[in-house]
Amino acid sequence: MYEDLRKIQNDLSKKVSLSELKSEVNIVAGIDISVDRYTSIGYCAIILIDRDLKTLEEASFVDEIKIPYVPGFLSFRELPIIEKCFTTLKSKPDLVFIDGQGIAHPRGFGIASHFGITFNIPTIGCAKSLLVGNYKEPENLKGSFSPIIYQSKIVGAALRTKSDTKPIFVSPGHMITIDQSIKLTLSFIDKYRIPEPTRRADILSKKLRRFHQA
DNA sequence: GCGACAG
DNA sequence: ATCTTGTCGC
Repeated sequence: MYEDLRKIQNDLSKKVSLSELKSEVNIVAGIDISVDRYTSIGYCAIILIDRDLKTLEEASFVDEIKIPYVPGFLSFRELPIIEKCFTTLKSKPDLVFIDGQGIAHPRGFGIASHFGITFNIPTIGCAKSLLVGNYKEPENLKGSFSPIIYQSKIVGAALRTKSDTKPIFVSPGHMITIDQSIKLTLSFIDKYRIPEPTRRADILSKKLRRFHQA
């Protein structure tokens, strides 16, 4: 099944160019989840923002997380709650940032790719750490990046989004190239290491969890 | 067998 | 991912 989806994704990713995409990106989504380690209750948050980083809409969904985290199989754990949360949105985004990998994955199909295929939307995977591959440390300058190499292929980039800070790991999810992924990720960086869409989703998901615990 | 390992 | 104290820096 992975192979089928991967083929579809590869075909579709070639149909999008940067100039095309730029003009189409008006609403961007960020998705993140936090989980209560004792109750296994997951809190999914989705934030919609515009190009000026203004928040347009927020959505959330609470559900039990039944599947354990296994490296390489994050989708099985997190995609169900994400799907449920995503369908509650009033507006649909033109681009989605996901906490995790896109094609920088053992089977070239991380959660960002999986989500993109599911909803037929361009996605970018922005992970805080590496799953597979190797990279050389990028220059200590905001905007610097170096390729992530996996099985002799470039599958993404270690991107310095802030100086004196560890890079993040950007890889295409769906209908987007590596080059576009890097540029678009940088365009949604504010003052922090993590791009605003997923950063705000992260804050909201943790807020929800704390609220439910209290 | 050993180490590595998104969240 | 989550827990968790102090600490450094804007």
